[in-house]
Amino acid sequence: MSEVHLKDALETLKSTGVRITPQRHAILEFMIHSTTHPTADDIYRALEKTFPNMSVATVYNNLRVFKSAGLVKELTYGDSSSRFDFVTNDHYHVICNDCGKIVDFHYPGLDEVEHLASHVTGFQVDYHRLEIYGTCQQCSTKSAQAQ
Amino acid sequence: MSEVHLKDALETLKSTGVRITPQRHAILEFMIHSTTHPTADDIYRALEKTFPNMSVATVYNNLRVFKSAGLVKELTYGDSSSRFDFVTNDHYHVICNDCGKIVDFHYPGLDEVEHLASHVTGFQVDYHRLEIYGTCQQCSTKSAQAQ
DNA sequence: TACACTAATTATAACGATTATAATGTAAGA
DNA sequence: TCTTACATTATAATCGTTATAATTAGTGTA
Repeated sequence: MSEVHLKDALETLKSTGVRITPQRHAILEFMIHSTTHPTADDIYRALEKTFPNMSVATVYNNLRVFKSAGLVKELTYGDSSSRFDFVTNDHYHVICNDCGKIVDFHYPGLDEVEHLASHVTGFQVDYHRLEIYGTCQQCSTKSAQAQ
Repeated sequence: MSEVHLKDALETLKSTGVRITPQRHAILEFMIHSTTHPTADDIYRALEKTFPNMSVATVYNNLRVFKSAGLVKELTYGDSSSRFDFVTNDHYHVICNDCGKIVDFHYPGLDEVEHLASHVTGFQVDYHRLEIYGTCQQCSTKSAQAQ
């Protein structure tokens, strides 16, 4: 399955005239296999064994390339750095306020909200973004034990 | 109405043992009357006529104080700096991808989503966040004229 | 395969938002 | 009024991200 994603992603890039470099290949591969939602620095550090000379700028540059190709989404939460998410099918995120863990959560699209928003505000609505915040099981039990 | 908000806010602060300084008063007042969703720098620049010696740090410090008192919400979108929103009643935001304008949008709370998320992920869910993105009327007509 | 052209990478500096620090000022109760 | 703790100020530091310029390396073509 993730092999398919990688192939598809490479196809998409090729078709938009973007060169497939080893770094790009590795970044994509890492993001697809990653179950977390890594920051640019996470990616950089994960790949510095394989690419000792790779620059952070390369990571940022390519994340931007992937974003504009629609392969990757940028997630900006309260914390200092952005997180990046390989786009598979649409899903939302549930985020732990204690440890920052992000869990994917599937839910039928909220088309109704978009329609109403468009109607009320006069905007031409393109998409929406929804996140759910709380405490994950580990952190819940941990804080319960601490008492 | 906004007078009531200000009074309530000051009450809330007092009750948590936070001193009411002229700077805090002014920041709160500005945020309540502001229809936009200002950045820390917006606030700083708006008040530098009245408080020529005020430091940016004061703005940030107090926004943090207000946040922890539940008076203010921090909004982090893709762009570089956070925006701050005086909390009145719950609403969502519709954001223009062209000019960055933010319009408030009321919609009955999506309790169902929270419940489902809690059930599926095992999280103890506290709240959620929803934003709708698109193009506002002005920007739509502007780009239509440009063609 | 070799060449040439252009894009990608690297190293580094710059930038900008936010936070930390230390010194000074000030509100409020004894 | 005096004292104490909290706020503010000015400034430096931090950190994520972006810009720049030089070097390197894909890719289409001969």
